[in-house]
Amino acid sequence: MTRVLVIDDEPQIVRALVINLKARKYEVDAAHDGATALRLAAARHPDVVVLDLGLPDMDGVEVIKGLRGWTRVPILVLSARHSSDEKVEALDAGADDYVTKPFGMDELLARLRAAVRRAEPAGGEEEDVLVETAEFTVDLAAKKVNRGGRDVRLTPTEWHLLEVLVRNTGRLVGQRQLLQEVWGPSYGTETNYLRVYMAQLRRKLEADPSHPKHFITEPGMGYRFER
Amino acid sequence: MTRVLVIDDEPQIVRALVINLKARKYEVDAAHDGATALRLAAARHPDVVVLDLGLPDMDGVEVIKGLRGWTRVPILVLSARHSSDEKVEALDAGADDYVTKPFGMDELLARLRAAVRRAEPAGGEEEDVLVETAEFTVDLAAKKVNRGGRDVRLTPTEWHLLEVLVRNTGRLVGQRQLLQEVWGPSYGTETNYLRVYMAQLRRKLEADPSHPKHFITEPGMGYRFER
DNA sequence: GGCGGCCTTGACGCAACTCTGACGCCCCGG
DNA sequence: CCGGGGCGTCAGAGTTGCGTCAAGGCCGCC
Repeated sequence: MTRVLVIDDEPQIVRALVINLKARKYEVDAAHDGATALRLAAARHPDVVVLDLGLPDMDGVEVIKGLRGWTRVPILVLSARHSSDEKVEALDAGADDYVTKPFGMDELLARLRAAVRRAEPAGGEEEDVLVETAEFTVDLAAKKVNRGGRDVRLTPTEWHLLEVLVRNTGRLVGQRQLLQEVWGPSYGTETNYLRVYMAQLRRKLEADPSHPKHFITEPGMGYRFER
Repeated sequence: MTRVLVIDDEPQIVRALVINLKARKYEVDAAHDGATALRLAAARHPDVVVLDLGLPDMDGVEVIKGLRGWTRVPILVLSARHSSDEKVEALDAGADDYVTKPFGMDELLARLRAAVRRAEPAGGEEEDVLVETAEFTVDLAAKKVNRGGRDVRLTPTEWHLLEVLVRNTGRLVGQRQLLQEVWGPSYGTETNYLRVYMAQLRRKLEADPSHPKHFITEPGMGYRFER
């Protein structure tokens, strides 16, 4: 869940924000002065900060600098001042966005979403998914298989087949399903393909290919990958 | 140098932006319609995009989506519309910021700086900038390749290809992904480009180009850079 | 206007991969 | 005991993909 830190000294604004944010499943912390804000930020590590520049105890820009000293968390500034200088100062101090009051709640929430979105990790879906067995290691992200310290070369079909099986570790995958996922939807009965390529995989990955421990045949049904 | 792509069909606005940006040492490309914009973005790979929503040939939101299909480049939207719905739509389509016309040039530039700043690599200190192998060294920040004490000259395309591979060191990069990142989103099947340019890279960087140790071909799938 | 560098494109030989058929084995049921 | 279906193995044929070279076109620079 996304955590938001709201910093404002006007209770009605804080209330409006908190209600709207919670309704949209954000987790919300609130602070009414700069000192509390900096403490809360350090303690709670919010995913995004909404900061009103007009605080009782310190200048809003100082809060920005205080945060930027140690974090790149997105900061969305609220302010009653329309002056261009104020905006420039806040943005150059490290703010990510600047909204002038009165603001539309829809717009603020959209800007918040934008700020959170771009702070997300760069890789859309790449994470090093490692699957290990006693004999070998499969890296689904890098498309690599390592065995005894050496990379094993797999052909596209071999890799594809391995991937489907590994993604279903421990589960039985039917022959029809395997054929359709690897060779395409118009296949389904060519079980000889499976026999040939399973043999290749076993030869390349199993310690004893004729007595497989990981690539198990379920006669008449399909195959199963076990770690 | 930071490269900016300005997309607007009003000549006077484009002129004002171009003059101000160039005065501040930005490199500027300009497009006056959406189709040109998408083509230019693919060809020039700007560091930030300034986009006016009111274009003659297509909806601005479509331009945003077109860009977001393959790049996370910051997009700063300009618009004459103050409506909240428009802002929300643009931001949720993937825009990073939204400025209504008339706008203050100072503010726009500050927002531009903010957008560029947060797009910079996360690591405060330089880390992955230098990638070394036994034969050569790639400096991603300086865009330089050194081999045996001498700088190697690479053409723009060669460098781009190298950069994508090095940024994914150890990982397999699919041919479609390579083509789209280097040649633009409308490419995907021209694998002969890859063959030609991989050959160039190997000739310039590998000790034995016909038996590459670093630029590995994975037949039918893609290429992989190994240190 | 000529020149050089760079990008595109096509052709060709070769290696790798996929497909296919044949054969033998094992398990199970008749 | 015999027969059949499903599976594993092997090797050859056909196709695809890769590396290489060279020619042509485009653009910027001198």
